[in-house]
Amino acid sequence: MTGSKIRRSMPLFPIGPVMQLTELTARQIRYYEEHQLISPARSEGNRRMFSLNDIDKLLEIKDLIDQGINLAGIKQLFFVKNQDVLAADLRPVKTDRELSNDEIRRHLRKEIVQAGRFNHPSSTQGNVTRFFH
DNA sequence: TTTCTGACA
DNA sequence: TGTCAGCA
Repeated sequence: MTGSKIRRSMPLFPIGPVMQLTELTARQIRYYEEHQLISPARSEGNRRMFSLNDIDKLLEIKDLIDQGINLAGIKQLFFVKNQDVLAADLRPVKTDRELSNDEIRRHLRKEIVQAGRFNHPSSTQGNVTRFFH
């Protein structure tokens, strides 16, 4: 139903509760917004209002960060995910299947490994590859 | 009191 | 990322 989607994207609470729910700092949340990983609505005096969708997305980001994946990698994941959604919507009825999905994954892993090479805290490498198992 | 942007370490 | 300033 579209109703549920509307509710999930309804701006509900300010950054305070979101910080507690996600265990992320305001700094991090704002930083992720700068990088367009989330796009919370604004209200009143320019205050961010987060939807359940935003919360889920932030929790996803948090998991990825905990797994040692950097922002560049998370961006890639989100982009491909959106591409899949778009492809699904544009897919007429039952034409060819995911002829590019597999290819996208290969590029993705390659790019993320490269991104990981930039910041080498010396122990994140293993986590990065582990993500694709 | 809470959040916002910008900036420095 | 943390943290401080100066607003709204």
